[in-house]
Amino acid sequence: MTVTSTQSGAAAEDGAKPSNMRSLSRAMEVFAELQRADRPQRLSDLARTCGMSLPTTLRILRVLQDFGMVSQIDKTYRIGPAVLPAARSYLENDPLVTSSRPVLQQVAAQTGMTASLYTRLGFERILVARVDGDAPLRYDMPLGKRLPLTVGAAGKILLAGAPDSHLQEVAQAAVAAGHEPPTFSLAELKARLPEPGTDYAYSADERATGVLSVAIAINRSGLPSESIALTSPVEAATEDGLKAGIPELRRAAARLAELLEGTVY
Amino acid sequence: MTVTSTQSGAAAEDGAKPSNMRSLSRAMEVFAELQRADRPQRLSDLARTCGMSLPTTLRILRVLQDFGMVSQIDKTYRIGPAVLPAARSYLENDPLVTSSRPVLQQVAAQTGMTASLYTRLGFERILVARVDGDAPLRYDMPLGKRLPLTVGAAGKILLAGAPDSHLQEVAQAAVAAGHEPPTFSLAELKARLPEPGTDYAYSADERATGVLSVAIAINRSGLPSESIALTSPVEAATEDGLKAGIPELRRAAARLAELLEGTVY
DNA sequence: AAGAGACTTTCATTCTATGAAAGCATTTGG
DNA sequence: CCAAATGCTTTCATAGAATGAAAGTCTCTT
Repeated sequence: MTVTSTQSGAAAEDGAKPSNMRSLSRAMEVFAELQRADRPQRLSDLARTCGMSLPTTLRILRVLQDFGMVSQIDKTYRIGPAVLPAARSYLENDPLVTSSRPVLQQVAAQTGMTASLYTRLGFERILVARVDGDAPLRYDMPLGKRLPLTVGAAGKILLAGAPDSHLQEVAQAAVAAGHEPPTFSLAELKARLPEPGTDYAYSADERATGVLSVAIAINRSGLPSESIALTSPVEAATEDGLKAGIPELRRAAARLAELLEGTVY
Repeated sequence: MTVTSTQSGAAAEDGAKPSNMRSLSRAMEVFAELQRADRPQRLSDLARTCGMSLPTTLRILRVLQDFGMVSQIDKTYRIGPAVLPAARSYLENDPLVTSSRPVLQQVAAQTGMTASLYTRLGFERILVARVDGDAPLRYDMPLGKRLPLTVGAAGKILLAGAPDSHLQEVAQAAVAAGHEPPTFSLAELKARLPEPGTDYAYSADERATGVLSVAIAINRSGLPSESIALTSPVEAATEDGLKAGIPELRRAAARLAELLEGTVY
């Protein structure tokens, strides 16, 4: 089985290659921008931010609106209701999500901790599935939350073994997205990543204070783009206690990889 | 405040007018088709179903994939993980969703029944928010579910007062989407709609057996595109009991309309 | 192993997407 | 209340993007 990722421009574009389907790419930029700015946007804002002319932006918005991907109130645009059925379709049909449910359930039951599945998207990761453990996490993190790759066990493990050039990009993107302070450097990132030869990542108080976490990547062909994590509030676990779950986590990752591999389409 | 809906082609297109942004529109068609067929689709399937050439379809898929809207495993395509952050953005920022929460909560508390908010999308409606009542509904219906306009109180009330020509389209779309039997006619639809002058719709065993429901439309300028419903399983309510909640429902609709009207952007 | 089917690339042509500029509308400031 | 400014929308000529035929490549089937 091969998971193809074209991986060219999910994040902020630089302008290197004049890629295909310009109007469609631009429409997706507008759509992404509407999410990034989590408040209604005016036409002129979007045109400026996305670097395109007013008429073009307007035309794009109109089409997206026709399909419910964007909704308009007065002069402001925002994400529209059509994304809900789409998300439902994803959650119900993607083998990553459906296959992970029982696996996460089992590892959560075995360890008593919260088990989460993340998938990489551009230079971020998003929470795709979660099964709560005995000790609830203080913060709520609904499905679909965008999180940095640079912070937190589940993010860092996805970067293990990546070449410096790529880490550099990731570091810059994390700054651009506001996940890291403006001075964040490649060296700082590498200092946090797991040692070479280590197949898990650990984090304490990294992304959220009072939260410990270990993560393992799902091994598909090529660079990993999914990871599963065990998470616990500090008051319910120690570093050692959490790391004791790593063998289970490892098994869960292997089981999930196997499930995905065996899926027939 | 004005809610603009361009309302041209959210559903299957006929081919009347040579609308703008062809490539973008076609991309949205592909995206919609991937949701409709809730199973992985091959390139050739999509090309055939959407009526476009293989190269074009492939190019569209590649761009959508770059942005995570589509994911590919082997030779099959499906909705991708990027829809999750988008859905989150919608649920957290759309005033319809955020304003409705307290309103639904109140009406659910007052009546003891499940309160739901639907919005119209093309020729269907989708569940956008729900607060459960005392008697849980037997079926689970997650957010984002696509439901027909022709069946169920919350659907029918959105069609009250619509001209026959529009009802005709709706009836045909319901058949095309598999919501209604192939013989479903305009006359059958009109027989179920609320009498002129009635501001609520009632349904019993219509969309789901064992479920009673009343609904009221949210009154924004122009034709309504949202409705709120009270729903209960038969064993927990009678028709009269449910209809006793109509005044509360009416008040809730008015309050929500007011909240939406007052939103400043 | 050979053939059939499906996917991908190339390329010349068409027509779509584009932005400048003008025309409206709406908001702001006097 | 009017004037000026700002923001939105439409029009239109042009560039170049999007398109599908056809050839090329890969993959699965028999």
